[in-house]
Amino acid sequence: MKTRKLPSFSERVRDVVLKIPKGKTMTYKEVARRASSSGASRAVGNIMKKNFDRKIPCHRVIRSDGGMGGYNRGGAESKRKLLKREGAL
DNA sequence: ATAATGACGTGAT
DNA sequence: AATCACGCCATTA
Repeated sequence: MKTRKLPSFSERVRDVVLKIPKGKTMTYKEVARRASSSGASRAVGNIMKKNFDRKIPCHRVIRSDGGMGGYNRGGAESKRKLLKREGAL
């Protein structure tokens, strides 16, 4: 049989974020939940921090309190603008 | 295996 | 409303 490697947390997170539709946003908490690791909101942030893949709309992921969190690609400011531009705000 | 890290969350000041 | 301290979790050194 083929020993298949299970998707790691980061893989699942990337996948989830990748599916966030334009004009919408998801909290770190929600993403963690959808990534089958409820409560790992913090870890999610850590992954995003290291993720430099432009294919992944990591700017659609925001904090539960409405904050922007961070953005390794222009800072929270740019992130907010981006969301606004997409009509998510 | 253990400790440190950090784009978080919540409840208490 | 703004800050703080503590808890949580996967990753990385």
